[in-house]
Amino acid sequence: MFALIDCNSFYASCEQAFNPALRSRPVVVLSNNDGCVIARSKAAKALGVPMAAPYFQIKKLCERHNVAVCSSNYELYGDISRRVMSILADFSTESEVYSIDEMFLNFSGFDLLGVEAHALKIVQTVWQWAWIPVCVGIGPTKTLAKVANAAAKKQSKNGVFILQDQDTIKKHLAKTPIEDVWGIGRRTAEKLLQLGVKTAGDFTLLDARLVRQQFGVVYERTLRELQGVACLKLEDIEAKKNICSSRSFSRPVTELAEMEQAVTLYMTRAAEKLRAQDSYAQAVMTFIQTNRFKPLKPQHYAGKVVSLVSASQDTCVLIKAAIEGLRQGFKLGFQYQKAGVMLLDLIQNNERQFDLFTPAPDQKRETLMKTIDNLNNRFGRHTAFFGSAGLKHDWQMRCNHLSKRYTTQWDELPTCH
DNA sequence: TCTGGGGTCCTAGGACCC
DNA sequence: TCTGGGGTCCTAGGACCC
Repeated sequence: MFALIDCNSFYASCEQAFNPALRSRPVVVLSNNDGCVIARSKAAKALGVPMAAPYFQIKKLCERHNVAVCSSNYELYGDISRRVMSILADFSTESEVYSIDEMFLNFSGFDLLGVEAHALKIVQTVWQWAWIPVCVGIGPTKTLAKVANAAAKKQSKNGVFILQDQDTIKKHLAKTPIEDVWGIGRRTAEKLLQLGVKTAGDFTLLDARLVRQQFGVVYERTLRELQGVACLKLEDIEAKKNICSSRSFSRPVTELAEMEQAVTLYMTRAAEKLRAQDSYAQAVMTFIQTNRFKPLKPQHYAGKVVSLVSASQDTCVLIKAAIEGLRQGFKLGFQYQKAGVMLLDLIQNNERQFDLFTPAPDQKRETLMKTIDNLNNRFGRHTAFFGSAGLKHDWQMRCNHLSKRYTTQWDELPTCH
């Protein structure tokens, strides 16, 4: 058996956990640059605020109903996530962090009563220790645990839903729309609909060979998982194969000098992530684009890859390469709306190759990077930074409704009176 | 005025090897 | 009429996830 634990309206719940005044109000959290809605508390959903709606389209609705609007505060959400995950991991010998707000647990070896009691204990403990509401879905496969979790959110009173015996599973899948199944996206749902498959139950009646032939092996696995045959196991966290950092600007940017500052900042962040998983990049891509929502303005997209002579995790080397790529792609006369960098072809330390002509790794540089990371971890991001990032960033993304980083910054700790 | 930011896996097809 | 049988590596594009 597998359990999937999913935090309810995670970002909105994080905001409510630290700000009691928000608990009695509907809450929405906006994407970076205060662009779209990416999380809604239960009350905000009930008001009809749609997921992914651009904020400017629902601003009036929010004002009318006294909805609390929050900018994304990923430093807070990331830290709360780590706390929740560490609580959850203690409820099984085997776990998988699936996303910032979801964890799979191995739940084998319980009888039905034991399963339910254990799941209830999870809901209660996370609420008591982290002030985050969660739901638990349980099933014989990961895909069925996902289905069960959705049911826990929708129809259970205590936050737990168990899909165990064949009969219950069959009845429940017959009520589950096919597009709600994990792994079935919009495109595939449309194709399935043409075959007359409307529900997960219909899907389980299809022939596995036909599904493999027409849709591919991924969907055959989904089929078998729904039929109760576990094809997916819990996964370990592996090093990322690509690392990306990108942001939209708060206003159009036309000057190369400002773009260079942005690219420096983004690469600084990407390089931190790279070193945090102790990888090395062999190539760097820089991309820039104009505002695709303004088709009447001149449009330009450029993504330039620069290969490195030898794999590196040195921010200076990576920034240089990123700026080189930027200069290749940048054109005067366009209003750029977004820029980003990607670290590509990542390898681990023991996979690095050296040759006679490239300089040996520089111990001093490695120590310097470690020191910078330590400083920034301890005293807050951007304590030590690179000169090419510049000092004034009025193009930086909007975040007009930002809450405090209550758990990760000394000067933003909550105070009690 | 205003529209996010990350990732993964699989497949098909081309180019090449013996 | 008719032209083998086995591989690998790489890339682009599609589809999906949160």
